[in-house]
Amino acid sequence: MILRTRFAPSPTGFLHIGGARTALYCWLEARHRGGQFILRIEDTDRERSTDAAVQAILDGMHWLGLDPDEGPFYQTQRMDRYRAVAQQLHDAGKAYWAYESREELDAMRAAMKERGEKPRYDGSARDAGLPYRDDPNRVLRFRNPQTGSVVFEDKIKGRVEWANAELDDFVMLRSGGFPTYNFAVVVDDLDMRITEVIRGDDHVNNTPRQINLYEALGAAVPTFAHLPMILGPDGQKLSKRHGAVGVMQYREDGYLPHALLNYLVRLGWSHGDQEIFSTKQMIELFDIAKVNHSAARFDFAKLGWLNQHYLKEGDPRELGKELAWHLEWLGLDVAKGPDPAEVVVALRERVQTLKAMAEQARIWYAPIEAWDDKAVRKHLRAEGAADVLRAMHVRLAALPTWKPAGIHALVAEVATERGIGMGKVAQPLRVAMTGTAVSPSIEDTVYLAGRDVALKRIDDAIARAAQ
RNA sequence: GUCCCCAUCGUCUAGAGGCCUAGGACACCACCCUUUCACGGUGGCGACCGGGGUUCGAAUCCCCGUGGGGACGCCA
Repeated sequence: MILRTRFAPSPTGFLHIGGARTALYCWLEARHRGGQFILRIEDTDRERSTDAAVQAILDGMHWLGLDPDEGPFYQTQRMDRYRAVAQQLHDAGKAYWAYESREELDAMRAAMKERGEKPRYDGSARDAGLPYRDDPNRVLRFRNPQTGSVVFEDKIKGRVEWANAELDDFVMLRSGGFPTYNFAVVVDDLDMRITEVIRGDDHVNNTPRQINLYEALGAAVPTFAHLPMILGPDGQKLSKRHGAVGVMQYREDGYLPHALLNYLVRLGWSHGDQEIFSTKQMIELFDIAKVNHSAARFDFAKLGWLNQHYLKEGDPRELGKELAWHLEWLGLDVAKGPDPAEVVVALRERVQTLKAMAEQARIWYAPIEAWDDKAVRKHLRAEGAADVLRAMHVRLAALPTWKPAGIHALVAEVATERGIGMGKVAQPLRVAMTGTAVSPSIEDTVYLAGRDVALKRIDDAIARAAQ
C-alpha cells in the first residue's frame, strides 16, 4: 500500500507558520518514503471560511514549493457523501438524533464544571430512540463506546491511551446538515486513502474519537503523528502579534522560501549538528519519528541568519528577479538604475532580507532624499575633502571603462598621490554618492550609480561641502 | 476544574546508562581583518527545573513535586 499524507487546513485565515511546518512535514514524509501528498481544504464552517483565505493558502503552499500530488479537494463539494455515511451509521445504530438547544447544552456543561467534572454532553438522547424530525436543534451524534479505552501508537509521541469514559457523544451532523470536523475528517481520510495523518498537537484528543469512528465504520485506522506546537518568541501561543501572519507576509518582508523551509524543518527536528539543508537533503534525511516532543519558540534572529545564508549562496540572476519585485514594491523604477543582479552581489553580505536590500539599493534608483548631517560634517566638510572630490570627478569622467576595478584604482591613486589614507578619499565620496557614511565598498557604490549620476552627485556634494 | 502532553545554554538543538570537563547553531561580548557598514576568522559568556529512587555508574530509566503547553463547541 502506498503511503499517502495530507495537509488539511481550514480556510479561516492565511497559511501561518505553524500550518506551513505541518504542510512541510507532510510533504517531506511523502517524498521521503515515495508516497503521495494530498491537499484538502476543510471548509465546512461556512461562517468563517472565505475564498480569500483559500487563495492565500494555495498561494502560500505554491510559494513554498509544497505542491500537492492531488487536490485541492474541498469538503463543501462532498456533502452528499457525508450525509450518506451519516445515514449508514444511523441505520446501523451507531449514531442517533438529539434535540437539545444550545442553552440546554451550556447549562449542562456549566453544571458539570461546577461539580468538578469535565464538561461534556451527558448522553441524554443516547437511548431515547428519538426519530428524525424537523427541528432547528436537530443534530446527529455519534454513539461513542462508554467503556474500555482507545490505544494508538503515535509516531512522535509514542503510545497514547485514552479512556472512552473521557469521551462524549460528539456531533457528526450539525443542525444545518453540515458535517463537523471530527466526522468529515474521518470520511475524507478514508475516501482519500490517507495512510498517515500528520497534524498539530492540538488534535491529539480528537484522535480517540476519530479512531472510534473508523471502527464503527469497520475501516482500517491510519497511523498518526502529532507535531508539537510552535510558540511565539515569548513562549505564548502564536498570535498575529508574532509570527502568525500569513506566509506571504514573509515574502513581503524579504525572506526566501527555502530559508523559511530550512528554518521550519529544524524547528522540532534535527539531524545531528547540521543546520543547512537543501531540499534534496531534507527529503533524504527527514524522519517523522525523530521529531521532537516539546513545543518550540519561533526565533526571527535565526531565520534572518538562514535567509542571509541563502542570499549569499543563491544565483544573483534569480535573486535579482525577486529583488526587482521588492524595488517595485517600494515604488522604485528598476529601469532607472543598475541591473538588480549586480545589486544583489554588492549588498548580500550586508543585509538579511531582500526588503532591507531594496531599501539600501534605493540610492541607485532614485535621487538622494536624506542627508546625514553628521556624515556631511565629518566627511564632506573635512579638510581637503572638496579637493579630493574634484580630483575624483576629473578621473572618473575620464575613466575608459566603467567598472569597479577601475574605480578602485582611481581611489587608491588619489589617496597615494596626496599621501592620505584610503578612508580620506572613500568616505567623502561615499557621502557624496549616498548622503550617508555607510554603503557597500566604494567602488561598487560609485559603479552602481552609473557615470552620469556619480559625476552629478560629486558636483552636488562639492557645493554642499562649501555651504 | 477535568483529561492529555512536555521539560538540556536567552533561543533552536546534539545526547538513546559510562564516549559529558554536556557538543553544535543563532543571539550576545572581545579581538583580528578593514575605506564605512557588513561578511569572514579567532576566542569568550552560557544549560541537564527540584526532590527522591534504580544502578558500580543517570542529562539519559522510574516515582513525586514544580513549571509550561494543549484540549474540554452544532471551530477546525
